[in-house]
Amino acid sequence: MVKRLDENSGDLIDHIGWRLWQASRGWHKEFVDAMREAGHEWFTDARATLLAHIAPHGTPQSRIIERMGISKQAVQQLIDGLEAEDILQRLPDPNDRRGRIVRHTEKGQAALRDADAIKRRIEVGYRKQLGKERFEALRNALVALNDIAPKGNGGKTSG
Amino acid sequence: MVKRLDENSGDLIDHIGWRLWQASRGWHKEFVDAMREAGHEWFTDARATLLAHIAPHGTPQSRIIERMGISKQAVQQLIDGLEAEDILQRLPDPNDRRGRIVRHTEKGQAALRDADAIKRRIEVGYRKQLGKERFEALRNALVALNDIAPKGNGGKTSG
DNA sequence: TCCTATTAGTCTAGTTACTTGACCATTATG
DNA sequence: CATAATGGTCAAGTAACTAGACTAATAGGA
Repeated sequence: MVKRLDENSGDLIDHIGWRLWQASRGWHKEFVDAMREAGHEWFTDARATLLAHIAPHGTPQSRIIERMGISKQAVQQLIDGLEAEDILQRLPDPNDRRGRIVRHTEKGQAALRDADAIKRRIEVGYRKQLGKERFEALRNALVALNDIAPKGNGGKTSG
Repeated sequence: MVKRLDENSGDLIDHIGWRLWQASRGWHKEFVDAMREAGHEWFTDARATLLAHIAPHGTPQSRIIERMGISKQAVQQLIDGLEAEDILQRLPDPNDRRGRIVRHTEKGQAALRDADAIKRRIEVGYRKQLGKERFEALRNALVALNDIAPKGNGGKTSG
């Protein structure tokens, strides 16, 4: 099934990492493009990823960091940006005076609804392209990988 | 099979895009880390991707651009960097005076050998984690996606 | 042959998506 | 109450892109 390329390149590129990269980029491009067409000009790749980690009633910043597997500073900057765009707001955590609860604003919630619809639409497209079984196999394998994979660093700093 | 998260977040994040992103990041992190440990300090994510597109006897720059699905400027900059590190060299294309053939230097070829070994090692690990069938299903689905997916822009400029 | 469009590549400038290090405030532990 | 761990911020830097404007060579006609 490996596509032979026309020239002298052989199957150098046919490794799983390349395929994953392409697939990830493709998905995000489709998603972001659709969101922008729907009027959410502020929408970008990383913001999409972050937004998916915020629950309807808000989520502590620390949890978002934990789950995304990137540095806390990266997460902070993303939230800063989305706060400036009036998509997210940071509220004090009643249980921990250090903490902040991150929550959608109204504008953010509207975007969230569109995002959900678009995500579903893309998934339907994928399902159609791959067939139900292959799609489920894909998801299944990815879930298995994610569950085992070494967690991202987390930006451990000084101290 | 969807993992319920402990708190109030539900399964917001369990969409295919997120899974793809995680998997892609995980793979690349593993790859780059291994290469650096093997003494290739100059190794990075995007460079890894690019390097995989260069055939043993060289590949025209234009083909690399075509295949990677990112802008020609991005590819150029990556090659610039690798040229400065003495990993790649640009030779004139005998068939087209506009063109350039991109080829590994000796140092580049040594790196390539290590890279191939590491890629195989990672793949073996994945195969072990997922089981043979699930791994093949994953690859299969990704190939199907990549073959259909809309090609990346290509940095069409003025004109 | 010239005329035009296309292709290959470069230079410049900007953005996005991260990372690291240093630091402060709060909470948790012995 | 000292100390460590956790939650967050500020500042600076790097990696991986994108877009626009431009030049040189080629390709396809009229």
